This record gives sequence, C-alpha cells and structure tokens, in this order.
Amino acid sequence: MGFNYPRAAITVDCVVFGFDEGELKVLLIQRGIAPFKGKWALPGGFVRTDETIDQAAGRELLEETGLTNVFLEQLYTFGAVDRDPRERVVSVAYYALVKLCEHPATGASDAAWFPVAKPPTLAFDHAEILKTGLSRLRGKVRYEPIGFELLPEKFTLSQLQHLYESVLQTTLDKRNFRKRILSMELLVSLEGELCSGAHRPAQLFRFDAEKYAALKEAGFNFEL
Amino acid sequence: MGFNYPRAAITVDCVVFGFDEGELKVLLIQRGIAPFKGKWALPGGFVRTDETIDQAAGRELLEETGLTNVFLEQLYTFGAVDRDPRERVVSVAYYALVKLCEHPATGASDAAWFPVAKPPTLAFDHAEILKTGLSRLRGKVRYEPIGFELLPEKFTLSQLQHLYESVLQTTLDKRNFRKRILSMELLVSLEGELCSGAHRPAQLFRFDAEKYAALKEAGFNFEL
DNA sequence: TGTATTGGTGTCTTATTGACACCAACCAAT
DNA sequence: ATTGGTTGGTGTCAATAAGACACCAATACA
Repeated sequence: MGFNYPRAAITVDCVVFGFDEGELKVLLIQRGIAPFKGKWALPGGFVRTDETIDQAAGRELLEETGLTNVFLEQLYTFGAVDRDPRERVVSVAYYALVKLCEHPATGASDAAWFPVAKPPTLAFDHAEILKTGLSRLRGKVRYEPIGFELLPEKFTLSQLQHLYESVLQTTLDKRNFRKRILSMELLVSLEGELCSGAHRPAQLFRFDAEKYAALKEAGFNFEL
Repeated sequence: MGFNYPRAAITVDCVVFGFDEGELKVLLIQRGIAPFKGKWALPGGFVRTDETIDQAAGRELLEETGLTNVFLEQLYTFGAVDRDPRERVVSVAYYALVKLCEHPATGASDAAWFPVAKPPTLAFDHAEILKTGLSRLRGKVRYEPIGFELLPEKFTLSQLQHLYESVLQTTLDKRNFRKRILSMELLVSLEGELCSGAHRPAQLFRFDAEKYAALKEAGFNFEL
C-alpha cells in the first residue's frame, strides 16, 4: 500500500549558527521567488532521489551559502500539512555551527547574518524551526563540547566564556569558569601564542578533539 | 524547482518501549508481505497527504498495535537511499512509551514484545532505528521524568528503581535513590494503598504531573 | 606618566554526592 | 506456633564539588 498515493515533497532546511561580536547569529537567505518573495528564510532545498538526506543538507548549504566542512547535524522533521502554501512539503531540518571568523564571506549576496535574538520575519514555519534549533543548541552545548565549533581554532578563555554566556543567556564567574574548563584538560595551551589588543595579551588555546574522543570512549562526560 | 522530480515516499516507524518482568521490551510486528516477509519490523506505514507526521505516527500505532493515548515523540529521520529495496523511502521514526501492565493485549496477533537486549533480526534498517531509540531513551530518562510512562499509574519505589536500573544498565543504591527521588517532591504517597506479595507490603506512589509542569515552568530541572 | 581595559590567579564556605547495615512486615512451609 | 525467605524501609558521615569573592598584571593610547 501507499505506493500510488500522491506524495509529499521532501526538503532540507539548515539553521546555521555563527558567533561574532559577542553575539549568537543565524544565517538567512532572502527569497528571490514566490512564495514569500523578499522574505528571509533558512537556506535549504529539495532532497534528490539519489542522495541521502544528510548529503542533501550539506549540498544545499554549500550551494546557497558557500559553506562546507562545518558541523552539521539533524535537528527535527517538520510535517504540518499546510506549512508550504503550494503543496505538501515535509522538511527535515538540520543545524550547523560555523566558525564565523574563518568563513567571513557568506558567498551569496542574498545571504546575511542576523542576531538570533531579533531575527526578521521568516518565511514558511522557519521561525519555529529556528526556535527549535536554538533550543537544541542551548541543550547540547552543556553536555557536548560543540561550542568550539563556533570559535576559531585558536581562541582565548574569555572568548569561550563569552560564547557560553551568549548561548546560555547567563553570566558566568570568570575564575570558576576557567577552573572547570581547564580541569577537564581538553584545552591545549598554545605556548608563546598570544592575542594582543589595547590591553594585556591573552593566552591562546585550542580544543583537543582527539583527546576528547578517547576520554568519551572511556566513559568521560563533558559538562558545562 | 523540485516539483517535477520523482519523489520519495514518506513513512513513519515507531519504536514502542514497554517495561515488564524487570526488563525493557520493544514491540515488533511480523511482516506478512514482501519485502522481508516473515521478518520482524517496527510498526509503521505511509504518511498520508492530509495528516501531519505526528498524526500518521499515532494512527499507525493504533492500527497496527491497538495502542492509543501513549507517550509518542519524534526520534530521528532516516533517509539512506537504499534503506527500502523497492524504492526511495524516507522514514520519520518515533518512539513510544507504554504502560505495559495497562495494555496487556497487543491487539494484533502478529505483534509481540521482545527484550531490547536481544531482539530478533529486523527488517530494513530497523535495527539501527531501534538502537537510536534506545540511545535516546537512555539519554532522556535522566533529565526528564519520562520513566513514569513505562510504569502503572500506581507504582512502588522499588519498581521505579528497577526501571531506572534496567534502562540505564546500572545498579543504584536503594537509600540514595529513594532520598533523591523523594526530595524532588514529585511523587505522591498513596496513603493506605499498599502492594502486597510474599513479603512486606510496599507503599504505592503516583507521579504528580501537574506539579512537575508547574515546577518546570519555574525553572526546575528533573535529574536522574 | 597615567589611565583605561582586559587577563590571570586562590581560598574558604556550603551543598551535594556516595558509601554503608540493620530491622520490619508479610507469606509459606514445617 | 515457630522459623526462614523475601522485599520494604530508614540515617549518618566522609569526601567531593560548587559557588562566592578581590586584587594585581600587562598592554595601548592619550
């Protein structure tokens, strides 16, 4: 049964997060065609029959934003009957985490970064998808070291703290934060490499992904 | 674009968990038709164009197992190209938690409960879906009070502890477990109602869902 | 030279976690 | 009636983790 029924189309949509100027941002595309022409929307498009859904998400991300080789994970599937005014479309949403500093150009001229706190009016049910993505990011950042996906390879402890404060919408004690994050021994201090500015230079660190993988295998749990 | 492409079919599949005889179980259906005729599979079927995916999951669960009014939540969407040998089928998987004691009959005669630890060979990629569901359940049971969905309305603290031990694959200290679970004040002691047997009778409790909803609203987090 | 800005550090108090052992109440068998 | 088997129910203490808290250092720029 089922093979002769009219079929829904399947799309992917990507909630692309970036962190810049101490603020969490989302990458949106301005639609050039109806419906919702001129409105901002999540990058995405139709899934082809010869590619997996994961592949479709990666492909659309590359085509629409120029981004590749970024953290990309399935988020949730949205299947309300009327979510697309044209016809039945089921969308498998993904979320991506981008090292914004290393991908400064968004590629497409119709793409722009918006603060997640005050996005423009979005097409389709993309506001709901964004909200779901944000909620997932907030939940996951506390027990998986995915925050590093939003920072450059080399970062300072202050940058990391500000990232967490921004994502979790809270403030953290500097000494306690440094104590906890360093006690996990997942950060490698890049001796001699400093970050300068109109103030005392800061020590740069990088996240040791291999060490984390090994520890995780052995039962270690990252937490906050 | 996209509207004239050949389209994948969309199905739902449900990982239905139950708890019985101190063991976590999953409800499977023996397939009566090809492909995988005679093999065991997760209950599921095609999504109709006039229903949401959530509705499809609930409907298929009712049609194939007779279960209704149970905890049902989206799990993950599986979209490998060759996961169905007939043609391209994308499946949105759900997981359900059933109070097995209160739904003793499975309805359909081709349905049966299997221990999640040693399921039979499954059709399609259902082994992977089951694995994903189990992993989700293990993760979620620790920070959301969903374990109660697997127990009768009235239960003893020992039953609850055995449920957690079974799901989390660990052993828990009786006194510490009771101390923690009671300290949350989410269990209502049903005075005078006892559970008898060939031993000292046990106090029955029920989970106070309204109180949990209120506390959660105020920022409370259930944990273990 | 001094002022503004961010970087970096340790202690102490309090709260949480985790280890641990015994008696109680019932049923069943003798 | 007594005994043995089985599960129910309870509190303390030690170790660990969490959280509050303030000052000096290094640089750029005026």
